Amino acid sequence: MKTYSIGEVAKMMGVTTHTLRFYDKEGLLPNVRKNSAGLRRFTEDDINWLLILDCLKATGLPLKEIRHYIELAKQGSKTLSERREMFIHQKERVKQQMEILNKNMEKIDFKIKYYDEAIKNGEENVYLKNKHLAEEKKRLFKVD
Amino acid sequence: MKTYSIGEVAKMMGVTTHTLRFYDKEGLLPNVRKNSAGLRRFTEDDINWLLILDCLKATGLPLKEIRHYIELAKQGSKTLSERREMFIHQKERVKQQMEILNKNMEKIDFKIKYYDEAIKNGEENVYLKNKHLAEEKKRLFKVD
DNA sequence: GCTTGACTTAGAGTCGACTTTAAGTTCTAT
DNA sequence: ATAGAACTTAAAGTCGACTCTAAGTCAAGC
Repeated sequence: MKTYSIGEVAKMMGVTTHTLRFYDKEGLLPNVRKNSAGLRRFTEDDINWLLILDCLKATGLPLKEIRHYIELAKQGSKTLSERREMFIHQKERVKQQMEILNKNMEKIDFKIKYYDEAIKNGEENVYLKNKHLAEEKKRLFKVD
Repeated sequence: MKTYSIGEVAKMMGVTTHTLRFYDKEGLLPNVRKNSAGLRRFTEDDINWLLILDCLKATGLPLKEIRHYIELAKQGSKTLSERREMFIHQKERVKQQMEILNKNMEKIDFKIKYYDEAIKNGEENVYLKNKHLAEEKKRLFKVD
């Protein structure tokens, strides 16, 4: 079976070899084997796992919860539903992140419109001249 | 004009008073005035700014770049287009974040389907039985 | 008048996720 | 055979964004 060196994998994943060794030390690379010379050899499965790890990290799961997930996986099929729950929960987190991102996008779009108007008028006092913007400001910038 | 104490604003914004003072110390609250007793009094405009600050933070702009934006704003209308550019750039960042989030959502959805199938079969060896999943795995988990 | 919460400066501590250093070993190409 | 890259380990250092402590003063509401 084809395997990859730590350097090759680092390049593939866009991280440094240091980071991969750090993950290994932290128990985040559960299956990576070492060859007779003590060098890590990564399989396709290891790389697949790194892609999941990346997904979990990118969606805000802390490394120690990722480690917990690994522990579950090691315990075999009796933890299948617990692992499923973890991904369901993560999906909810991602939905929330999307909502927040959409709201922030609206605010940023508003600010761009604001600056378009301000540049057109050569000054910042925009709300008196543009009632539409003033209304939008009210809608977007309020505290719950 | 109605003003708010640091404690009221902290509650509104869902942060601690420590954080607000930290922001002030770091030059991130440019207009907050203090009353005769030296207590901070936040205006509606200050709260509006905190909402923008929050938006910029949440979309990944570091505090020192936020400080830079404040510097620009202080320099008046000659920096209007530079400030507009900053928001245009931030909009691009947010678009990227959305793309990444969508891709990660697909991976998470895949994992949920994977676990649904594994639970149904009582074991993890799912790809032999479900060609559709095997195909989707190939599509979702590949390194560029 | 007492409790609660505000203020001040200055500095130390925390947390997560790396990142770098040091000192040594092994692989690959010429 | 030797240079230089890539590998090994353990441990210390960095960074951003808070978070808290200390030690003391001041003010508002009941």
